[in-house]
Amino acid sequence: MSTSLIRQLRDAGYKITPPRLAVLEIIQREGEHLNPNEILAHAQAIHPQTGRATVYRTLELLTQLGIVRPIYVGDSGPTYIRAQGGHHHLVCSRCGAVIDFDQCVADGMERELEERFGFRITSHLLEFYGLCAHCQTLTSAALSE
Amino acid sequence: MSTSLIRQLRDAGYKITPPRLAVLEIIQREGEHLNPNEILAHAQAIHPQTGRATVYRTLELLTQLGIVRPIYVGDSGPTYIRAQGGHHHLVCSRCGAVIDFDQCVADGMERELEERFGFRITSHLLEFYGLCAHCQTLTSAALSE
DNA sequence: CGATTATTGAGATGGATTCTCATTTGTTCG
DNA sequence: CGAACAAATGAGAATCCATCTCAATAATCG
Ligand SMILES: [Mn+2]
Ligand SMILES: [Mn+2]
Ligand SMILES: [Zn+2]
Ligand SMILES: [Zn+2]
Repeated sequence: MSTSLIRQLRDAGYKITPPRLAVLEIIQREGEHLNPNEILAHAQAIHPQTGRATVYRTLELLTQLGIVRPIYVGDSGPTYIRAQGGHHHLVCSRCGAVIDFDQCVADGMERELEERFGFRITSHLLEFYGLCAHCQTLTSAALSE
Repeated sequence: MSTSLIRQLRDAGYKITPPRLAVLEIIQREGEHLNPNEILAHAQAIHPQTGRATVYRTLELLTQLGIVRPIYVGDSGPTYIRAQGGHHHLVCSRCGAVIDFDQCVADGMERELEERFGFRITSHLLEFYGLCAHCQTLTSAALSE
């Protein structure tokens, strides 16, 4: 379990507690797209007393520290991912299908944006919306009927 | 009020009703970042009987049709924007500040993604996360104390 | 170790979204 | 132009998720 994240927490003046360690651990190992409920369940596997409110509080804290961030795909509420590097989706607005892809040109923009707005950028999300191959056929069928 | 959107609704087999027209009208004219409550209020200015559930149903429908899409900024619930072209944010993970910016290289990727995945892309969202100028000073101050 | 605080967990509360169902309305077609 | 039909609506109930409250606990520091 990443010692540097723990140090980051401590250096920011926060206490190192079992629920926080559990959530951190889960984000590290499970990785992507877990919702607060799932995170709670996994956290309780590590530290059974973990309460729901604490998971929300921890996620908020880790978000503020730039360690995780929420991501919203479809209508199923927020989900959390590590806030580093890029995350890229192709989303079908009709059926909700989501495809992850990798190659991305957004990094090329970071330097300039940082200079222009004085930001320090650590991650990005790029999502394209449209119709997946399957839904295109449905839609054109409907039109030609 | 855009006749082509009305035609799009009708062609997809949906009825043209006052609440739907009202929501469409609002999205057209008010544009960006309205939440369901605000949309309800504006819709009722046009068609007073409009019910809350209908606004939610209409937003869902318009989302499926690729006319609008939800966008989540900060923790303040979903907000709706037109689903066309690009939308670009710089988000501070500490204080939540959001800056809109314009120039973007994502369009250049569309063609290739469409071919690779068989998608038909109509819009995109590009968000960079990090620390705004102000929060950078706070954080380094905390570290040096 | 004891003092000082931040943190926690349980449950209550609040707010937003969805559901239900009887009623109304748009559309189609004769 | 009326039916006739199915789709859509609105009011309120029900549900679900997130936040708040507060007394108890535990991390950190000297
Ligand atoms: Mn993903
Ligand atoms: Mn914006
Ligand atoms: Zn699809
Ligand atoms: Zn900031």
